[in-house]
Amino acid sequence: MNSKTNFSRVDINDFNPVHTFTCGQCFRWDQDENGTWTGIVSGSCLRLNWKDGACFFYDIGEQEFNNRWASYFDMGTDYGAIKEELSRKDEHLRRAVSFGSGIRLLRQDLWEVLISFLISQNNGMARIKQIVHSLCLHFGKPIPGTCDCYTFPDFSSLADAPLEKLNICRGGYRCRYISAVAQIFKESLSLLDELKTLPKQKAREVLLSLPGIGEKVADCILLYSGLDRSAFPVDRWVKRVMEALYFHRETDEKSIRAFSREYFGELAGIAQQYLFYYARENRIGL
DNA sequence: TTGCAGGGGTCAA
DNA sequence: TTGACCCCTGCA
Repeated sequence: MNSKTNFSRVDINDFNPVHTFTCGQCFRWDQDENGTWTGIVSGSCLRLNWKDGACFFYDIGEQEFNNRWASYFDMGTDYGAIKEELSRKDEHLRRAVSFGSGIRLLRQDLWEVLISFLISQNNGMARIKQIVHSLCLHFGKPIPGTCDCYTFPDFSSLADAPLEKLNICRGGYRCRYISAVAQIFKESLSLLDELKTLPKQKAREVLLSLPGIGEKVADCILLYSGLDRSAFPVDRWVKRVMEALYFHRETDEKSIRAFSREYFGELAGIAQQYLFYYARENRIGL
């Protein structure tokens, strides 16, 4: 293990770790009492501090960041321009964008996102994080050089686990879905890569054919893995905020999704994230 | 302390 | 369209 600690400043525009890591898109980033953020990403443990708008990574140089982590932080996307464009749409969105101005949509591992959002159904953030953590602890592999960091379990580890053992993560009925989905991916090893190359609509159909994955979870998987940034997941919070700000009446999820894809266009998914964070933090629509 | 409602939904009837 | 599903948290 490398005992020395190096800090490297990395400039990430339009980024605030509080906004990005707590806006509900990821479940494996935590802040300790000193303000340091630790995240487990693609089998590595990342640590960073954020002070006065500057980002300092532990043990990662700028070059390594550019080579290995730039894609994860979606560095190829100009969030400044996106925020400007969305803010011009209407006053509601301008407020939401301003409120969550440090949100960047991470490009996360497809398998991890798939299982994590399968777990998210009918669940709250705190419990989702708990279940994901437990799943990694019991079925992932320890990451060398760290005390208690574990990889996200691969599909074989989850497929091979008896259901009663899987239940150790306290996922309830979702464990049946995890097991069934893991077995499907274990039996069809190329399916995960195929999903990445299929047209967006087709990828969505494949996801919807999997047990435990409905419209909302499928859209989350597409959006947060980076496969489709125009996906617009409609959960309870998004339904509430859209009804309160745009429809002014009760509206079904399908209509909200159709309106949003039309109104926000290719930026629908990013708009959704600003709106979701804005709604949840300010309890809009309750 | 206890009971109940609701939670970033999905599925089967 | 509706209720069951696991289990946990927040609240009265």
